[in-house]
Amino acid sequence: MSKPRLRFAPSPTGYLHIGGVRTALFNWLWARKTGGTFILRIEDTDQERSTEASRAVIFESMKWLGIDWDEGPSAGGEHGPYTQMERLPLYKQKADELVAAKKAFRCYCTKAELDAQREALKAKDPKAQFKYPGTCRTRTDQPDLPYVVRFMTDRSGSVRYVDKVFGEITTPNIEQQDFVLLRSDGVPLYNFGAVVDDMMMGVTLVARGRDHMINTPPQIMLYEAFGVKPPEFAHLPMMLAPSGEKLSKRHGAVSVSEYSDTGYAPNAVLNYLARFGWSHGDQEVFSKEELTQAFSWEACGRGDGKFDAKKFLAINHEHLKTDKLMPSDEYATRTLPFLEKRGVTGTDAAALKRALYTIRDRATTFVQAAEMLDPFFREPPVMDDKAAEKFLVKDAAPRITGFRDALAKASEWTEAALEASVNAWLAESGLEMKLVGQPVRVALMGRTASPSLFQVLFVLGRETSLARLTRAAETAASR
RNA sequence: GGCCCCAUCGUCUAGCGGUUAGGACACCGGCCUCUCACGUCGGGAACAUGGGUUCAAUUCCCAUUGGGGUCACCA
Repeated sequence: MSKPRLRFAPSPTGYLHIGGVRTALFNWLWARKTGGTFILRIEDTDQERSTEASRAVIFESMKWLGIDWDEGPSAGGEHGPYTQMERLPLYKQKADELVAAKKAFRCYCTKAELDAQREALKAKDPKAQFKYPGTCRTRTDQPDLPYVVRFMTDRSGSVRYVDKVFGEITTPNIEQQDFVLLRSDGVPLYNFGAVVDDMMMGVTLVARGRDHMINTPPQIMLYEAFGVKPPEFAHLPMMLAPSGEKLSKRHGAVSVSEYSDTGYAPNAVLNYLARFGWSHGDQEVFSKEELTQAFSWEACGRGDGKFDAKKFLAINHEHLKTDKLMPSDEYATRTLPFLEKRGVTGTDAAALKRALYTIRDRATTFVQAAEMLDPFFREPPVMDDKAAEKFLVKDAAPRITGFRDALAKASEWTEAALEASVNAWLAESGLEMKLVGQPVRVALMGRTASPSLFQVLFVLGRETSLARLTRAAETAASR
């Protein structure tokens, strides 16, 4: 059997939705796992809503996520162009073929006429569903008027297919109507454009959201009309908002760019999305490689799910904590821009990398990492007024100084030596770390929460540490 | 409403006839502790309902209920 060919076909009508990414991901995973081909196709036939900007956003987001395409815009391929508005002659040609074969026909009914009929029917019976009455089916004249091309739907029998996740699906054809293939302006409608493209691009498996399930029977009819074997289909359960509604911006971050902006790791995004509607035993955390290894359609669930931002964050945290999932070089590189955005300049990824171990367990996002790392790289550190007021008090001055002097006496500037020296001083002066910790922390970092003090001291270095302590002791003494 | 689809803790899910129904997130406690975290230990928490099939149903079948999708010259 030849290698599978899969595709992701977004419409450039806004940001790249996290739900769309999930279907892209599943397609991509299967292509990568099987050594198949992953195609990116831009479905921009809705000229009202499609924009060049959102087309760019799709590329940018896909790139950030690391979902690469073998064929598509900029990648090229033998079946291009990969943007629907550049394929108009192809759709026209295919539509003409069907018309010539009497499997489609020109319909001169106007939208207004049809809408009126629909309204009239609704008025008579609110429950009735309007279907195109077949007005132009047998029409043989070809007036010089705008027309759409409609499919000559055989409304007897039913369409059956075996979905790779839902199993056997049967839909009675009586539900269908003579649906429109080509609009009067020559632009194809979704079902026609998708089928022509999938057919010509040799797509063997169409995986998409469950909201497209309804489109599958008419699409299969089209394949049959063309005498082409339909591809396999796999529908994915929907990702809903916590409320059970369709997930939208109303429910928080749903676009990929929001996750890159708030400091998520691309692979963590993939991990969360993959584990949504798919599972692999009890495993929750996956590297990208593990995902491609383990993925299968059989292990996909069928029930819709609700998006859980907290679990998403937790998965991201897990990735940031684990060096195998997020190597420190990459961590530093990804954090640097966030630090710069905070106004911390004059540092670099190498310096960041050396400080990373102090915060790796704690930061849940790169934004948070930058926030925690900030006082290491800003001179002087931002002083939290409330913290200073509470801990840099007169009584604390001698303790800060004592701590400072103990450090100065340390045999070497290592965490162990510093701690030993401080412990000796504590024992000798009868003080407890509990009483010294917070004033010193505020002195060093300007805030009440930080990594372990000895780690802080080590990363800061002798000179900076002693200077910050001296300065803080003076402040405290002057209160 | 018609058609299609779905149904295990609050959430994501494991389970593919016989289990004390497992894990993760979240939540609540304890421990650890120089702060905040991390970590660790423990806790509460689910098979929608009713019929079948079967020696035995969370698991198979059918209803009911509930949820979702979709009914365009949008995708």
